[in-house]
Order: sequence, then structure tokens, then C-alpha cells
Amino acid sequence: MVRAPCCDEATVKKGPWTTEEDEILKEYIEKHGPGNWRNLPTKAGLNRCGKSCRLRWTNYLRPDIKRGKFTDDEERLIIHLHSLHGNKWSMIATKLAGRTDNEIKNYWNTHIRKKLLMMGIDPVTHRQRTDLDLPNLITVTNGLNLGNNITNPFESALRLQDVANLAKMQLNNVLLQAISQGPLLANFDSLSSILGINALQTGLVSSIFQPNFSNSNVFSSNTLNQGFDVSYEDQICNLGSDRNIPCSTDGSLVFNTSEAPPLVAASPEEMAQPTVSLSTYSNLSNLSEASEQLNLSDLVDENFGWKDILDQLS
DNA sequence: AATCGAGCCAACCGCGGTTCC
DNA sequence: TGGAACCGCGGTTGGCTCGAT
Repeated sequence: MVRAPCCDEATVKKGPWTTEEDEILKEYIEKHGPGNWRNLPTKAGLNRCGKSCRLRWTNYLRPDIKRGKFTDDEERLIIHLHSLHGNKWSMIATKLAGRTDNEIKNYWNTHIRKKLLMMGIDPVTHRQRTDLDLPNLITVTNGLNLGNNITNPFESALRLQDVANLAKMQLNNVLLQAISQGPLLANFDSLSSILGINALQTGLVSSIFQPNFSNSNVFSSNTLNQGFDVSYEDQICNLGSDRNIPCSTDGSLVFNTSEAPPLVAASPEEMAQPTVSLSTYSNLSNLSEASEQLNLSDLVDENFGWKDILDQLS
């Protein structure tokens, strides 16, 4: 069955609404209510499609619509709700008073999505990505190092230390992936002692190599966040990722080794982005080179120990 | 001053679900 | 009960703005 067009496309007006049209529509709805949207244009004296009238009213003219920039709280809420409901914009909009689904959708696509990508978080799965965009990170880092004027607001928002920390986390992922794929099992003890400076890494390595590792090994956020200024807590709790990992009332994050932060590939949608796959960095000389390019030794604190790890693995 | 490109967002399109007759 | 009409949603488009060159 072919659906009949909702209005005569040849004669009906399209495009931006004029203030006169807005006034007519507003006045009519305030007086009579929307009723049947299809009949509304005729009754109101508008040469518009009913669908267009409905959209104009719900997205712009409705009196309860809030205007202006999204607040940080609203942004956090959107991220949280998106992690729960996905692209169900109308559902998300019901939780944000005065915001329309269209407005939220636009804000997500133009702001939040990019922000998450720059943080190495997949905006579809809300998880840390493993297919790293190190070249982009290098660009950002170098730009900041050179004191260039960064015009991208998100780049400028990323302080130098943040970039270093993001790099650290991403290198962590690369290392752990390399470890899990390589013939390094025999060296696990020495690796573990090296990685021991970082409970997160130890926990992950333990999970990788010891499937039966006790679930009762619980790390507190204080331990977990050693070496990270940008904490997983921030990523998981504050950014609203929903992984069923409990955040205790005092704000500390608790998860056990069987629930170590999952390392996930980018979702298919994000794979379309020009990123570099993990395999690019699977051999250690490339990884070392990437690390050198990032000038991490100048950026990160000495306790991180990534250089030791690389030396040991080489 | 002109041109170009990126970012943004209002508006449109097409589809699926629901309601009505 | 089934088909037509209607509504609402999510994805996409197109035009405007603004900064860079």
C-alpha cells in the first residue's frame, strides 16, 4: 500500500517559518488547541502542511520550551539517559523539562558525541574504546605543546594534563591488549610486579589470565584511580555510563575483577570514523614510537611506569 | 573584500505504531 | 476485522552564520 501524501506538496509552503505564520499558529492553538493537525492549517488559514505545523509548535512555539545553552547538569543527564535508552530522544526529552527531542538530538550530535569521542569513549556503547585514535591524540597534544591556538572548543577545553592522562589510559588499553594477545604469559609474574603499581592493570591482567580469579577481589576507587587524574569513576559515574557497576553513596567506585572496565571495540557506527585500529600498534616498536611521539615522558608523572613496561616487553 | 569550509540547528522526510471507521 | 488516516519518532538535509584564508 502506498501512503497518501499528508498534504499537497505542490502548493503547500515549505522552509523557515515567518513571524506572521508563527503568530497565526500560536494564536489558533491557544484558542482552539491543536485538534486534528491535518485540518489545522485550513482552519487556521495557514498554507502549511499539518505535519509542519505540529513540528513548529512542539519544537519552537510551545510556551513551556526552555531556551538557551544546556547546563552541565543537563548534559550529564543526557549522557546518562542515552546510556540507558540509546537514541530514544523523545524518551530522554521527557526527563528534561523544557527541552525538545529535536534539541537534545542536535545537541548530542554536535557536542556530546564529539566530546565522548575525544575522551576515547564510544558514544554508542558508552565504553572505553580499544581501537585507538592515537594520531588524533598526538595532534591534540602537539598542538597544546606548541602553544597553538586551538579553535575547537573541546580541544581547548582539554588541558595538557588531561591529554596526558587520556594518553595514559589509552596506552594502558594498548598494553593490555598486546599482553592478552602475545606470548607473554610466561612473564606474567614479572609483568604483574611491574603492573602492580596500578591496581586497575593488575586486576585486568588477572582477569585476562586467570578466568577463575576470585570475584571477591574488590578494588576501591582510591586504588583504582592511582596514576589517573581523569578517573574511571568520572567516566563511569559522572558521564553516566551504565555498566551495572555500583557507585557507592560516598562517590567511590567499587567493582570486582570480573567486572573490570570492559575493553570494547568501537561500535559499527563509530568504525566508520577515520580511526586507527589496534593492530597498527600491535607491535611494540610502533607502540614505542607512538609513545615517543606523544612525548609522554615529559607529560606524565614518573610513577606511571609505562616506559618500564615497554622496556620489559621489548 | 571575497571565498571557502565547518558547525549548527530548524525543518523535512519516511517509516512504524496507533486510532478510527 | 481490515484498511485508511493520523500521529510521533528518529534520521537526514539544507541553509544560515561565522571564522579562517
